[in-house]
Amino acid sequence: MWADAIPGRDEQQALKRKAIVRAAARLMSRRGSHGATLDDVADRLGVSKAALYRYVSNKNDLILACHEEALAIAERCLDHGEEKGATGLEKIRLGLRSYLVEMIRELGVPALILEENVLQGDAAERNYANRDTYEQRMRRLVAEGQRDGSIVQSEPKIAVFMLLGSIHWLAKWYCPDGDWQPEQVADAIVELATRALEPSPAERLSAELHAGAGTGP
Amino acid sequence: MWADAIPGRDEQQALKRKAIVRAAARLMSRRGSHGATLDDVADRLGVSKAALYRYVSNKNDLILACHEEALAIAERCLDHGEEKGATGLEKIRLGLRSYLVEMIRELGVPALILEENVLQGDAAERNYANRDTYEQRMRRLVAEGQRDGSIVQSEPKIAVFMLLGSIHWLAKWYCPDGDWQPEQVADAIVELATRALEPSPAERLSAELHAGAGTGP
DNA sequence: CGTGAATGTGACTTCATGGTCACGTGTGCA
DNA sequence: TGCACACGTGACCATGAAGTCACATTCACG
Repeated sequence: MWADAIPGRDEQQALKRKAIVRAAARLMSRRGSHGATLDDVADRLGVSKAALYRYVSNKNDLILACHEEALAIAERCLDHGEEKGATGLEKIRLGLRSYLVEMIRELGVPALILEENVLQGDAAERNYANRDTYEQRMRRLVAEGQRDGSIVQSEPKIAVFMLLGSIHWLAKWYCPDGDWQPEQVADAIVELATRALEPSPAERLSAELHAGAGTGP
Repeated sequence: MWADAIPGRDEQQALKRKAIVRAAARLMSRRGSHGATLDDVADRLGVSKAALYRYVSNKNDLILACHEEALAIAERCLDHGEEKGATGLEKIRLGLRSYLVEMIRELGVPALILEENVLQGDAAERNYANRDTYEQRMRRLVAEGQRDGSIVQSEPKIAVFMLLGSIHWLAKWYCPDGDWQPEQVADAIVELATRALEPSPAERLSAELHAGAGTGP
């Protein structure tokens, strides 16, 4: 019937939960996890707080869902970067750029990431695990870039922290209602931050020599 | 009691208030402004919560004081940078490096900065004003570096946001009990982040030409 | 000593907010 | 038609934390 154009009951549930998570993420981005109350989230969706509990077991669960949504976006964008980019540096650039744009579009601004310490119990550990796998993936990309000569030699951990810091700090200053467009600002930030990873000509030369000069012209 | 912060008699009040601010800053750095309760702060100092109210009018006031302390450190470190550094880039490097070191030493880790949105009323505006003057000072240094050729041409606002993001993100991952020493990690982060501002040899050359080549050998 | 100001305390109030529950309503299905 | 179930609601409870207050204690000083 209806050629499956009408979402089923359980699909509706999933959609509603997603709407809750999105609304919550937006609010928390602005006011922080503590500052955004469940009443706020409910109001934003035009329902009562009690209704939320049909789709979310508690606030911790909701916050965790927000973080997982954000990290899912990040991973998806890294997929894109790894697919399209040639060098380690390019993959990182593409991945971070689309991450920022998507983040601004979908969740307002990625301020959730700024305060993950509010999670308690299992949720906290699960979230740390998620974040760690993402960071490790980033580090592997840095190492790849160091091998292919697109990234300067340095401690990958530090490099990744530096990049993520530059990116997420956006939450502190970017105003979605301002003049700057998401793509524009994402470009500018990512371009500048990843400049830090670019090897100088001299460094690139020595890297090529060290690699056997097999890739030179 | 009072964690051994009681020399003079008349200055006692000021010192005690300072001790409160420091303790609060440390706790808030770890657990966030909301997560750190006044009871926690009092416990840490070995007094009761009620005693705090002799030196602090309310929690907002306390949070504001923490931010002002942090910004005061930042300004002081920029003074140092401006005094010792020759170029715009050097001033920024020195300023940020000592800021990070001092911050880790004094206030644990500068996580307060991550959540200034919790301030309410006058305190919020005053804090934003403080922060703005600091950021403007940083921007002026970037512009100076662009004039003297030590910093690549780019939007100073973006550059400053990128730097501050890299720096403050430290709060997310640096563990004071870990292996890395404050100076070591401050050096690494600042060195890498400011690399992004360095002009490439070609850019430097064109900058010198544009400036009339008056400073070349 | 004696006195008043300063300081610290425990016990209290107040309030915001997370979380629960019994109930009314609409909807799909036999 | 009527049943069962999902859904949403307003009213409610529990709790943690901010903030207050009367009182005890200590200290400077005449």
